Amino acid sequence: MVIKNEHILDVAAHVLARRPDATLQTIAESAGISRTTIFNRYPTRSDLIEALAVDAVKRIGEAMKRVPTSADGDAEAAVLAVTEALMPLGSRTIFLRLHVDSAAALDAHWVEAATPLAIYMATLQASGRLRQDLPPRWLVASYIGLLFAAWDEVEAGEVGPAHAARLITQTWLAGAGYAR
Amino acid sequence: MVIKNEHILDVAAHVLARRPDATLQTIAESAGISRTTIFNRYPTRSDLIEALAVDAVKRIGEAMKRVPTSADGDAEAAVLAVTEALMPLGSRTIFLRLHVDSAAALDAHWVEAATPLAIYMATLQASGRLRQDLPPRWLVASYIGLLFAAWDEVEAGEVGPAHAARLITQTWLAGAGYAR
DNA sequence: GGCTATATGAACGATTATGTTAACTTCTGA
DNA sequence: TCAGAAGTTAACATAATCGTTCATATAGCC
Repeated sequence: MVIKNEHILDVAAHVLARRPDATLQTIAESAGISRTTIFNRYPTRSDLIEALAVDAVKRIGEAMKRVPTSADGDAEAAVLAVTEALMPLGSRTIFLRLHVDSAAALDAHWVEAATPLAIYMATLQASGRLRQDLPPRWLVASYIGLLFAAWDEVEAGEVGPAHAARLITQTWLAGAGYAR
Repeated sequence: MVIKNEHILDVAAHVLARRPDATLQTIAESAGISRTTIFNRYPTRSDLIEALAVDAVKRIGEAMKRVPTSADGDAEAAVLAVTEALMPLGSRTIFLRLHVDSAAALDAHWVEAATPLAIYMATLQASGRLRQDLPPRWLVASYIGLLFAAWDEVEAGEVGPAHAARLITQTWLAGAGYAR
């Protein structure tokens, strides 16, 4: 039986998302494989985590590339497009939140993952489609905060991905306050 | 030299917030005390984490109690009041995010901590001061998401607590979209 | 069928953190 | 000053995980 690295990464991301200190034994069992098989692919635990991070960053980059960066058009369509592109990446990205800072090397990956988003936000704000009085850094941070919140809700089975994307978009753009 | 439990908890929360798997040795060193002193107060590592969680929940409960729960008044004042009350608790609460689910027992504390907030939100929504079309669960989740994002920014020294509270309030209530 | 790559299982050493214990020192307060 | 409480150092036992090795089994492929 040939086991795909893809499968290992998938299970590992899922397990580590809820339990950052999960044993390789636990991960192997969850994947239905043996511990030594993991070591064959990823010589050390760090290598596995590193591979996960690199993969997550790659996926985010690809997803962002698929989003049309139109210079005009309304903000809602733009943000919804980004969100719908990022929404499916939750299960592969959530683990990063728990591992950032536990290894200095992951910090760099985290920043790298957030960069395309920061650029996109800057574009939106520069073209007047976002409030001018919020610091760019907060635009990114608040969006990511909502993104993680939504990913958590999806993981918990509380909402579907499509609905979650709309929730993020509405909340982030128009807020939770009563329509004015 | 008499060492206060308060001091231990303070340092532990701070260290564990950035490094959930930090050694008791590391925590002790950060607190400028010896490892055995920690064991004298908290027989096991779990006991320390548990004490931190209980303490955090207590503080959140107390903070929420201090917020006037007026049945009327505008939403912005209400949300700002809650946020200003919760803002200082970041350094004592951030660690929870990283430990939730790593021990099932902490899950309960987490839910307990979020309960007063959920009640408050429900009140605001019921009195028509929040959008009616967002699920109550998402109101809480999105707010907490922004809260953590702001706590992170404050910890990183990017903004002061007062400014962070305003950022959360504005973003959560009115969104980042251009004023309509 | 037989060859080859791949997965498994079991065993092992090394490392690391936890938790315990005891002897020693320092601070405090009567 | 003296007694006891509190903290420190050091050493030790225990347990868990990591990472390695190797013999065995098995799945895929010609």
